[in-house]
Amino acid sequence: MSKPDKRDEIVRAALELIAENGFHGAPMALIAEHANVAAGTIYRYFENKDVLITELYRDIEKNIMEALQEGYSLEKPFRERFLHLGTELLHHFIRNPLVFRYLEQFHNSPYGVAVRRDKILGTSTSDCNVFRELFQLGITQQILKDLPLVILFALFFGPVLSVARDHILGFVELDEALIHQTIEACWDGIKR
Amino acid sequence: MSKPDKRDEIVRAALELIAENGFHGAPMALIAEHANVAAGTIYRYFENKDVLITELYRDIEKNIMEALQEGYSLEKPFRERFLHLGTELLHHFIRNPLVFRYLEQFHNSPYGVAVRRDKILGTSTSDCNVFRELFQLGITQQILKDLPLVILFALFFGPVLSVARDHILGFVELDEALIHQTIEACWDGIKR
Amino acid sequence: MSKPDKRDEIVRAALELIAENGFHGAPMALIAEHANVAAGTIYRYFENKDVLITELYRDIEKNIMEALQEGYSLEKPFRERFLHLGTELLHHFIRNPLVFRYLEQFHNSPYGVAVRRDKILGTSTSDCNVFRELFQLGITQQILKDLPLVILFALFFGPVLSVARDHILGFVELDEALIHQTIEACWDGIKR
Amino acid sequence: MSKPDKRDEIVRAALELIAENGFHGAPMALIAEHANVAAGTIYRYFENKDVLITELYRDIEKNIMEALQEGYSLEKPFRERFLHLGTELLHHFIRNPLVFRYLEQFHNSPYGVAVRRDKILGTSTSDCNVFRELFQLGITQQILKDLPLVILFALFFGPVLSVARDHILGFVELDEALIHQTIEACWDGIKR
DNA sequence: CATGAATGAGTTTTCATTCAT
DNA sequence: TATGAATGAAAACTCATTCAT
Repeated sequence: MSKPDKRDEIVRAALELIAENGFHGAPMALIAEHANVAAGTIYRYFENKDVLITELYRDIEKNIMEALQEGYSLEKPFRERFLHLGTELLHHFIRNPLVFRYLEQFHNSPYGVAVRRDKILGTSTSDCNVFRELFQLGITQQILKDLPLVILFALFFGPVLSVARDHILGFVELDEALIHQTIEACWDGIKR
Repeated sequence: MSKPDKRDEIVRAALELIAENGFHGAPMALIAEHANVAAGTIYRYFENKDVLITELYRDIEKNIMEALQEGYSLEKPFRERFLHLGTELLHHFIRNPLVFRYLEQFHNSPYGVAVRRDKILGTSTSDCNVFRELFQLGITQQILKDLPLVILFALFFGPVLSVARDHILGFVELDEALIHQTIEACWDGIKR
Repeated sequence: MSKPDKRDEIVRAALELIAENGFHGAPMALIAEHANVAAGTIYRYFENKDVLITELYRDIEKNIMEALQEGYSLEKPFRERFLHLGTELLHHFIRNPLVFRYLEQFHNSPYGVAVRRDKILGTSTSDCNVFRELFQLGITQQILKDLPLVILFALFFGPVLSVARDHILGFVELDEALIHQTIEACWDGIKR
Repeated sequence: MSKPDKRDEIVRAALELIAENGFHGAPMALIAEHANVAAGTIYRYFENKDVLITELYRDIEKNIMEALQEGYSLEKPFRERFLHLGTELLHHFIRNPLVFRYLEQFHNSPYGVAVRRDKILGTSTSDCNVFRELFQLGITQQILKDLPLVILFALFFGPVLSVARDHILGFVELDEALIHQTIEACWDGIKR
């Protein structure tokens, strides 16, 4: 059990440092120190810094998608499904502020652009499928505005990420009511 | 006239390099080269790299605010004023992709957080006043949803920045119609 | 029989990697991998990398000397004995290019100097004795030029190693005729 | 005059350290220290370590060729020209032991092989032309043995480099007489 | 005996900043 | 004022060797 232990410690330390100080604020030596391992040890688990960063991203993404699946049912009406995804996403970010800030660092970086492209164009089999499927359905069924998927995504993710950031930075204190109102407002933005 | 000339060249070179390659991809020596000045010269105009970055940010912000003022009139009805600001902001980003990408780099960095705080809390006499005033008025007059300013901001800036990014990265081709529809959708999101 | 088995595998792997990539291109972990043993195992057979390198050298030298002995007879005339040693040495290098390249790596390194000293000064009981004895005899019997042993060695080994290298690197294709002519030319150089 | 000063110091330090300790025994930090400059300074003059190593090699080669040209005349008989080149080359190595040892390090390395190929195949316009021209002439005029150029080179350079090495390592003390005898012996080896 | 994860000193290279000219 | 050579701290990564299992 000591092997996954170290890998986990490294990942945790990397998440913490990168989330708080950005990629350049997280030198490998510091990550190692925070993980209580030697600098060289990191390279037993990750080929290089890029790989560490990318694998950490995938871990995070997987966790988010799992969180969103919970309680999500294709049986429920469209609007309810949308509200579920929105509130759960926001909840997840609020409960995991380090994860949120890590994602921001990641998306605003060379790594991020490629991933973003995949997600939007749907070329990857990646996670974002839940959203793409739902939004696509909404367009087809004329529940949502007849706009390019990218723009509907912007109208949803834009505000959600923005309020999450504001909450985490302490500019607003999101409670259940506010979360609900925010997601409802997003709904107003995208619904036909 | 040779002094401001150099300053301008430095700022221009910094904008270009930082927008395209991020802060890392813009070492002072390279900025100097692109500005056709010596490395040491930059330090006659800017105390250090941080100051250069911050001043460049202020320049950009000032330009944006000036662009928004044009054609903006307190006489026009509320909704029209909102649509004007939204479309003009989007236009500005589309016409100045380097500026937009610079802002993204800037906001996603230690510098960015402080500035954001000022803007949202309104502690600075900074630019965002046009928006704050308008949104505040909208709340008071019960035109906009009764939500914290921060959240209304998120519902507006979130989508606008998001579609601007997507356009600049080539994920969508924004024409006048799409721009209009996007801002209208934002309106749907914030209006009561 | 499993102990010597492993030792052999390690030595073989080291020969291969060092011959092809030099000492730098042969980290202990890689040698271990190629030998199908664990990294730590190497240290059961060799105190450290230097010892491994030196012992491998001795193995090689012993093999060469054995190859030279074959068909070598003190009965034969001097010139014939010389030609035999020369052609056999060249044959051996051509048939064992890895061995040759290893020797080159070895001689051009701190290890090499000490060994060379031993060989030339004859302080070690080492291999080169066949050559030293033969050449010494040639001087005494006034068959060879009256030059220091070192210089006669240079006139023989210099060309032989040089053509071997050129053949192995593909700069010339040595056939039996060329090999013979080369050794004859060496003979012309040293004979009185 | 301070610019070439530093470059020269760096080159001198590199020559010294590499000649004495090999490429890995000469870390950039140590070269910098021996040159009395900061580590970063080296990179103002040489893009990276490889470039430093290669440029140093070219400097050395140029010097050698200049030394060989001195007193060399196409008017003199073939044999005399050969003896001139041989003795001068040996003299040069004896007078510049660091240069000799540097060349040995260089030739026995990835860099070296490429250079060697050029020299032998004569694809480069490089220096070795004096030798190639002379030897080629000797073959044509039936003064030298009818052997591939590569092999004649081996019969000449092999012994010369070998005795130079032995002298520098202290295994033999070359005086004028010995130098002469050695080169004469080489002549015996290559002449028809 | 064998393993292979862990170590950490050591390597090359970058870059913001200074200062003599 | 302007220059740009020089600085040196800091970063990512490698690898011989050890030692608990």
